[in-house]
Amino acid sequence: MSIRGQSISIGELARRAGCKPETVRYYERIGLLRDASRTDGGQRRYGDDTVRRLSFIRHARDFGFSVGSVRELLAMSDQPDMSCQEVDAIATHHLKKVESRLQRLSALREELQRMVSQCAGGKVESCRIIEVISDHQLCITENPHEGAQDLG
Amino acid sequence: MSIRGQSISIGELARRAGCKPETVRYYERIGLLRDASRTDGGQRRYGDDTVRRLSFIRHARDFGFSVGSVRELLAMSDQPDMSCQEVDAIATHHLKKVESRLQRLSALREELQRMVSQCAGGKVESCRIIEVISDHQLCITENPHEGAQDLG
DNA sequence: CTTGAAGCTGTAGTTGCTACAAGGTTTATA
DNA sequence: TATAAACCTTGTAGCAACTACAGCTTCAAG
Repeated sequence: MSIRGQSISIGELARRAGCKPETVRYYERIGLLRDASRTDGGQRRYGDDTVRRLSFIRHARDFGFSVGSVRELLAMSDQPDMSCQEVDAIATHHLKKVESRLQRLSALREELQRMVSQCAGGKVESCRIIEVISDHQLCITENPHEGAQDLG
Repeated sequence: MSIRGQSISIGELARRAGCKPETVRYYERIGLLRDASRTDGGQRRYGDDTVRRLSFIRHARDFGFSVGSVRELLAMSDQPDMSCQEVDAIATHHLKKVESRLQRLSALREELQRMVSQCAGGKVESCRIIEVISDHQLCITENPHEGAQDLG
């Protein structure tokens, strides 16, 4: 019962866009993807337009845009006549965030490098790593407790 | 009813370690902090040892160590006679992760910078930002879809 | 027509907190 | 000593952005 151009299953769609079927259903649930058309048996079927849309979403997410931002970007790209000022604003804002995170992360790297290089491999008692974590005085970094930013 | 050395309230403890009372209770619940002693009325009271322990936890979290890693580090620092090989392994592993994230993030920055600088401020139709997100061919970055890493 | 892969819904888990609500305790002041 | 403000208590629900079931149904190939 495949209507022309609506013949892609959820698994195939996911594969083409580089994600999982669960993610597709999730995006549908939160409204990033419109409700799919269904087979008589109730399975979702998609066309190439959705492949493109989902790829856009995944790509934007890979760039680190939040789902909220992706939603805005999608809404804008749905209106080609609009000025792209807002698009620029979102991207610039995101760039700023990336830059500040980058700074913080490289300070962190230095600190960790220093810790690891100073660990003499002796007893925990005298371990520089534990010491540095214990005592902020021993840090290079200036900004304490500005909040962890899920670095994994 | 303050036993000497157990006179710090949860709010005061949180303040000294740079977090919130909710976080302290959360750490107790997940076992990073031992159950506190209580006043007759049932309120938690702490000593300086807990201030130090909590500061260690917060500091390690600021460094980006996961709660799981913090747990291991704490267990090790509780046994000063142990060799610090494992401490070193955890820190080194973490350093690796930070470094790879750093790489990815700076590629991302370049891409965003390029996007933003190429946006002519016209219509969405011809917006470079949307185009670059839409079409991976236009990317500098080599690694597509390697998974978003919550960059905010 | 059978079989096995893939799809369906709904719910719960993940990480590391944060934010209530509805009450109880402590402490400072009058 | 009374009272009020500030703090504390538990329990539960929420955040982001998925991920992972369980228990069932449908699809497609042979």
